Amino acid sequence: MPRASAKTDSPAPSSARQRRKEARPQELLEAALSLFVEKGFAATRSEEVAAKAGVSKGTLYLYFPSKEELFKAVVREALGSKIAEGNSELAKHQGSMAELLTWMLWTWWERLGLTPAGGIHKIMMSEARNFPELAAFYNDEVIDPSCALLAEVVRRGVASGEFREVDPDAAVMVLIGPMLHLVLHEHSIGAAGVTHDHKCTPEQVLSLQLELMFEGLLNRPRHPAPPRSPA
Amino acid sequence: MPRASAKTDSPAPSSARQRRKEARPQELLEAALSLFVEKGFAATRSEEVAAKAGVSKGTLYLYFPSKEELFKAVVREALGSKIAEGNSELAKHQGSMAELLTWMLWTWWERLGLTPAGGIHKIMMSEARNFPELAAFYNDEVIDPSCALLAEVVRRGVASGEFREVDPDAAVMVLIGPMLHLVLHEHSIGAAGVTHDHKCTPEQVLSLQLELMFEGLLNRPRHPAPPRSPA
DNA sequence: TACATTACTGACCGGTTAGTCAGTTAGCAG
DNA sequence: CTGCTAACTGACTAACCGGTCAGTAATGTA
Repeated sequence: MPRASAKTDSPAPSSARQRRKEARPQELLEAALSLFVEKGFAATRSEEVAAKAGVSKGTLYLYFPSKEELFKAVVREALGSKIAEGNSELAKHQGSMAELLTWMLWTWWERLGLTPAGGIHKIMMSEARNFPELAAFYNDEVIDPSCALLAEVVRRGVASGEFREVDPDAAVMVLIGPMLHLVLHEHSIGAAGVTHDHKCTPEQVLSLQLELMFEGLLNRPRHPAPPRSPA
Repeated sequence: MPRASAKTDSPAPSSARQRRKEARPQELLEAALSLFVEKGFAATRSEEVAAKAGVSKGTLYLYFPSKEELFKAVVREALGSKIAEGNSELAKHQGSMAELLTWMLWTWWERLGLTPAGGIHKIMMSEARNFPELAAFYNDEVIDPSCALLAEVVRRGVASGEFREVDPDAAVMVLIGPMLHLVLHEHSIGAAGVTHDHKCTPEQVLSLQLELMFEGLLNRPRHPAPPRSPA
């Protein structure tokens, strides 16, 4: 494939047309994210995505080889950097693991839970069984790294004696469960026309979740034994 | 199951053929439930449902006017009786609220969590936005009563001094969050072909959840007083 | 002007599926 | 057996949608 006229190989977008070409993927990804979150993956027509981005269907397929690849790109775009962000936070953090956990969960809620990005998790829950490849992708790229990150925080807390001896992987599930449940609810039943009397705000729940969790997680010597599992 | 002779106000179906006609709706609903749970509503072909029930597609449309009506019938059928079951437990329970909560959550997990009935929650999460009417129904008939029941348990625990002063509604969300998250995960990504190294079993998570929750929930005096939990 | 390249278009193709309906079969009465 | 009816069938229709590609328009070059 011949490069234009070897004059300027620097990728300076000079014309409006070329600037559009650079901006297209972003525009398409934004359109796709909002439509996927609103309608789900299977129910969103590729032509809708294109129309919302102001182009025709053919153009969409110039930038993304298939609808599935478009979805993967949306996920990478929306979540990819966030996990790396958390990992670097772990590296440079100096204080207690409880502080770090609190920061991570609150940040996750503010930057992902409340945004359309949070809807991606609901999409995956809904469509995983019909698109196993996407499920595997999401599992590898998002779930496993996220859980590994949080488990590492718990592990360090246990190692330093800050936390009691708990299984880090199980603790992670307990930590993220309420938040993910809240997000899923907001994006499904909460997003339907259901007039659910919000007896408590998500922030209240998250706050109580952290409070109760640390009460149970922190290593307080000579505390009374917890009630055992079922009879 | 064969309720042929039970009918008194209408002529009892005498032939095998007529008995089949009476059993057909049930058979179709059962087939539809398992397929909807497995694949979701939109992705389940009506011919599949018919085939699983041992009839042809045309027969399905003799009993249900549309796929959507079939879906509604499935949900109503599966939800029907399960609601009131838990309420009676609260009335007749004598022990501590911690015991009752533990029993309720474990029982919910064993009897609903991994059965097809638990999959209905996943269906509702997936399809709520496409069926606002069903979402409202599910919210009113299932979610609100369940939350109210658990909140009442927490409220009594707080009132008796067994639990610390927490907002009951927020506490309910913290309690059920991890379990619902587990159920949804098992029915979606966990059920896809994803080779997720199960670092911990759902039972481990639930056990830890209860343990940590009570550590944070129980009203422990400053002085090392003996807990009322069974040694 | 003429020509080349790049960005884009939208009609079209192939495959899928909800819903229909003319026709077939099972059971039964006379 | 003959005919009648209820239960059932599956080929068919109409609509939908992911993906393609021959063609068009905009821009640059000379």
